[in-house]
Amino acid sequence: MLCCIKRRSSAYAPGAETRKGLLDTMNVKQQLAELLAERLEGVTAEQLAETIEYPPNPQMGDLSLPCFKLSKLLRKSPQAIAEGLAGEWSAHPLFSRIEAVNGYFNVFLEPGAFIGSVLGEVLSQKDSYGSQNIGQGRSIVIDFSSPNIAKTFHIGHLRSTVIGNALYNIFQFLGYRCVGVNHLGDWGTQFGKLIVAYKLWGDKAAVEADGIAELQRIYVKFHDEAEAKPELEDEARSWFVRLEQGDEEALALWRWFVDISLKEFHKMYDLLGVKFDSYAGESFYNDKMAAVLDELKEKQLLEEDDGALLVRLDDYDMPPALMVKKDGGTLYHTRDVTAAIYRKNTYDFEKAIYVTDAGQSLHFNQWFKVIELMGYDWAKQLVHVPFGKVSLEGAKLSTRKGNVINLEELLTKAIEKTREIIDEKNPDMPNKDEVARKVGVGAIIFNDLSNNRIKNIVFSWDEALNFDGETGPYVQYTHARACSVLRKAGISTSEGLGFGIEQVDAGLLANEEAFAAVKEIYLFRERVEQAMYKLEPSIISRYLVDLAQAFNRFYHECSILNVEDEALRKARLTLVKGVQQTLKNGLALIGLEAPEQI
RNA sequence: GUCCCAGUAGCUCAGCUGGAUAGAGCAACGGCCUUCUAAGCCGUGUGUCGGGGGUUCGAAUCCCUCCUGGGACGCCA
Repeated sequence: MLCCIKRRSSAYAPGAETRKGLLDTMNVKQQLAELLAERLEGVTAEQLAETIEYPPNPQMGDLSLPCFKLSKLLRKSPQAIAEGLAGEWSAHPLFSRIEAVNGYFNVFLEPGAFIGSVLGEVLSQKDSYGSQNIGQGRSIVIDFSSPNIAKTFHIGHLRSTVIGNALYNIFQFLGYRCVGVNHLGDWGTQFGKLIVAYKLWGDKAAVEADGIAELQRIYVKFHDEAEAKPELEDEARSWFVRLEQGDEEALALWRWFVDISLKEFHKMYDLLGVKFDSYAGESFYNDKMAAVLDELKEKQLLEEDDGALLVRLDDYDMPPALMVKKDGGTLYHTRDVTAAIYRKNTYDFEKAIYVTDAGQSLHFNQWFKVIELMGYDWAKQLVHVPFGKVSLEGAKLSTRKGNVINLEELLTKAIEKTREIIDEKNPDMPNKDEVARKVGVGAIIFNDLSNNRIKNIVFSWDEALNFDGETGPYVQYTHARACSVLRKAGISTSEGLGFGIEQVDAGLLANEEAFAAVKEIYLFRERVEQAMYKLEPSIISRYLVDLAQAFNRFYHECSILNVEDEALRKARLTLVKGVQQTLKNGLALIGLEAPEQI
């Protein structure tokens, strides 16, 4: 039998624990690689595992080794290598048939063994199916969402929030200890403006009643008025100075603005199902920056230029990183460097991830370099995860111009629309409001996570509220559909099937549609790992669509409840359970709930 | 001007570290509910993979160059 496989050091290594009893099909690639490595001199199983791929067409097999690269190494033609492997092949319980075609060595899985093992795995691991312990408790700090106080939480912030949240879930699922940090924009000159605006045009009752919307209104008014009266800007600056110096009146207003804003943000986070481990925002670092500036001076990295202090980065083809303004004020760079050092000391992270829009790439590269120049070897553990901009019919979103799509409004509309669809299609369903919330919010989250994060998005109401095709509701619908079948078979989704995998004749699922669905279930673990490795939640979203499609094809092609043959019925129900569990696990990773009825 | 990112079907996008005939969804049209949820399934059609060069047995994928679009570029974050 196969012996233990040495784990590669790369984070991309597939999990390789061998389970007792059942074949470890959760690593068919690795198994095949092992097998072939014994027959190919000078080639390691690791190398082969990297080369083995899934053929584009099931007629070509389930796994394939292209022999072209080996050709040079072994000094034989690719086809000769493939044929050589085929000639030496001996019967194996997991791989039933092999073929040498045009330089490819193709392998067909033994359906019964493969299916039984995959479904056995899902059934036994349940909510942790697909998880691994790659992280082994090491820490990952994820800085995401980070909205600005007193500004509308709009669809621009949504991206950072849902991407960050998904990454948090994914890393946690893979055995990391995650620290989610909401680096609130709770400090800066805009508070000077806000204080001035409030004192001129503000009204306590109006702010209490309308919250951020009212703060937003007077903030926009400030900018309008300041165009004609530039002295307002001076006044704002002086109020910010008072705030920094701890002036009681300024501080009280600031705290109030923060409280009002947080109350609204929490409403959004509750709706989205997002949680943070820390809300240490910009203001948290106010008293920690001086020490860092001293350190920079000590390390002779600071240079004075026109009264300002900066770190030259000419040697790295970047503009200098400004650390102190000529008026003595600190900057974004100063706070980020300070925060990174604080987080390293506090959380001892293996990786610190910053989820922000791609426009900030230079900024991050600059201060990552500053950390490196300070002599911290962990500079390479800092990672910027950029995402594309959200625009609105060509126009950029701008808080100052009031040209934004309020997230609350968007979610409300999505929930309302979902509610209408439910009333039409499933009027007798219990908990209609709760389900409408899960599906409506899910549609919005999924929509934001369905493309590669780097893509710019032009926001469209029609698209955001479309529930057909590759959407969150489609995946949730498929999950509910699977639940419905299980329910009618008398199987509780929480308690499991009521029979074990050893009672299932997995070979009965060898037909095209069923086998394709099993193969999708099998791919889940790889996809989760890929999503982590590439810091790309959309890999999960797209995977879920693939899995849902495979299941729906199976569902249409194969009766489940209405089959006479008890063994076939059991086998199919097992597959339904496997799909339902995998959909649920995947949805959870990207922050969607999986209602059992919709 | 310099640097970064993107360019794949009418539209929105997948395409893994280079592998077999480039795939989905939307939109359009045509089928499928007396049987497990039709937010579903099946079928029909379209591609100079932005252009050109190069590396390679093999390029949508890697390199160079040009074009187009977006973004960034010292006292905002």
